[in-house]
Parts: sequence; C-alpha cells; structure tokens
Amino acid sequence: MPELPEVECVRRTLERAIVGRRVLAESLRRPDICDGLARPGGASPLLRGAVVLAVLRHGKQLVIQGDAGRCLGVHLGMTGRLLVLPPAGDAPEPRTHVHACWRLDDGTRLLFHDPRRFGRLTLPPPRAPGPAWFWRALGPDALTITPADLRARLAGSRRAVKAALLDQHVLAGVGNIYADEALFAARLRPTRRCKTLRPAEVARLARALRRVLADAVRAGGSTVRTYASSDGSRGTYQRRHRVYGRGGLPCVRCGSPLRRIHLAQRSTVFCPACQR
DNA sequence: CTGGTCTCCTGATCGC
DNA sequence: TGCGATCAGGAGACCA
Repeated sequence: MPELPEVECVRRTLERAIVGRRVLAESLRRPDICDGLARPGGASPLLRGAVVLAVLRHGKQLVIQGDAGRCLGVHLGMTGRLLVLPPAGDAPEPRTHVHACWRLDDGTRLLFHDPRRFGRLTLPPPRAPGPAWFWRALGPDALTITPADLRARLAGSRRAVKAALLDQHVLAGVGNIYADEALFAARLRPTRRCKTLRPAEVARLARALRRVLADAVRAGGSTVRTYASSDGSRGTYQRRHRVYGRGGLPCVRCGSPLRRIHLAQRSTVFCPACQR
C-alpha cells in the first residue's frame, strides 16, 4: 500500500533508471486505467518519443516529466507498481495485470503493474502549465510540512484529526499506516477534533509526521503484504510500526493494550493511555 | 461542513 | 482440498 515513503522510494529508483532515456515505444493495454486520453482506446501518446527529464513526486502522486512539456502522472493506488526491467536483467516478469509498458533507448523496459487497478495513469490536458498541474488540488507535501502550515490547514475544522490527515486536499502523502504511526508519535488520539488541538499539539504532530515519514523513506518504506519498489527491493519500516496492525497488543510505550476502532472507514489503532 | 456508505478490484486468509 | 465469506484500502461519488 504505497503511501508517501513508498512512492518516494519508487521515485528514486525510477529516477536512476529512466532519467535521460528516450521512450522508443509504448503500449497501453488497458486504456481504462488512463485518464485524459484524447480518444478512449485511441492512439494518444503517453510518453512515446519523449526524453525523460525528471521523476517528480508530491504526496503520493508521481509525475514522469519529459521534454517538450510532455508529462505523465502515475498514481499507484493500493497495489500499483512501476517495474524497471533492465535490458540484461533476469528479474521475474509478471504475466498478468500489466496494464502499460514502455521501452527505452537503452533497452530498459518499464511496466505498470496493478492487480487491483486502483492505480491510474493521467495525461494532462494540452497546454497544462507543467507538473504542478497534477497537484493543483493537493495539500502541501507531508514530508516537509511545517507546524505553521499544518496549523493553517487544520484550523477550525470539526473533523477528527485522523480523517483530516488522510484527506489529500488537506495534506498530501499520508495514508492509513503513517497517519496512525504519526498520531502515536505525537501522542494524539486519532478521534480528536482538529479545532480542539492546541498549537503545541499541532506542532508536535507536524514534527512527528516529518520524522516518521523521513525514517520510513530511509528504511525503504513499509512492505505490508505486497509493496516492493521498482527494482524489487522491499522496505523494512514495517518492523518499526508501533501501532499499525498491532490492535490488542501491548503499547510499546506504556504496556496498555492498543485499541482498534474504525474511523473514516479505516482500521485505526491507538493507545488509549498515552494518546490523548 | 460533516460523516457515513458505496464503488471500483483482486489476493490473502480463515472457518468449516 | 476446496469453497465461500471476510478483510485490506486510495479516492471519488453520493446522500443525509
């Protein structure tokens, strides 16, 4: 389940593999996973002919930026992967659920693989003003959120703080795992209404978000069930989860049993004793 | 403005 | 061994 740290790891892997390469050929086997095609099922090129200049990320949104203003947005959803298959590689290649693929000028192939198909490719409209078009509706990136920014984003809201953290329009990049982990690190109860948070608590939350997300990026992300980066590497941050997936187990800080509830349609785990 | 529910989708897991 | 039920959830649509 790629959230910000996993997407950032994918971005870095991809950057090393495809920046500077020209896309020679592509095939979109499932046009229905792609938004913005001029004609559904038509021959609208995604990246064909472009030289890749950069791989960008904002929140969970990836953008492959090509020359001449060409851009392709990639959202991995729940199970999406961008697999890099080097020319001489013997990496196992999926035989099913490959919805798009690209061939680069050094023989590398790039595959968009997504069993559950919650992921999307997005082609921007003609004359879109650059990569920022893809995150025009997203909040600030959670990896660099400042206390002042977060305070402004949460100000006055009556929502539960976890629901706000999961809302990509408020803050971009946090999903269910890191919302629970950051709230635990900040000692805040997920059900707390935003408007009841004191400035010091919001500041604690902003620092916790940045620390947890940065640590997770350093650990290669969390591999829960299926996630692996574009080169097949798995993350190790799941070993350091302190609440996610630990409902009923003792809190690592105080030993109380962790409580599991449903909040914003998500399984939510917290410590009733140390999260207030 | 909110929260709740449903939808999309498949694979893993579990009880029988 | 197999089979149906359940769960996982990012995000948008929709309703109350």
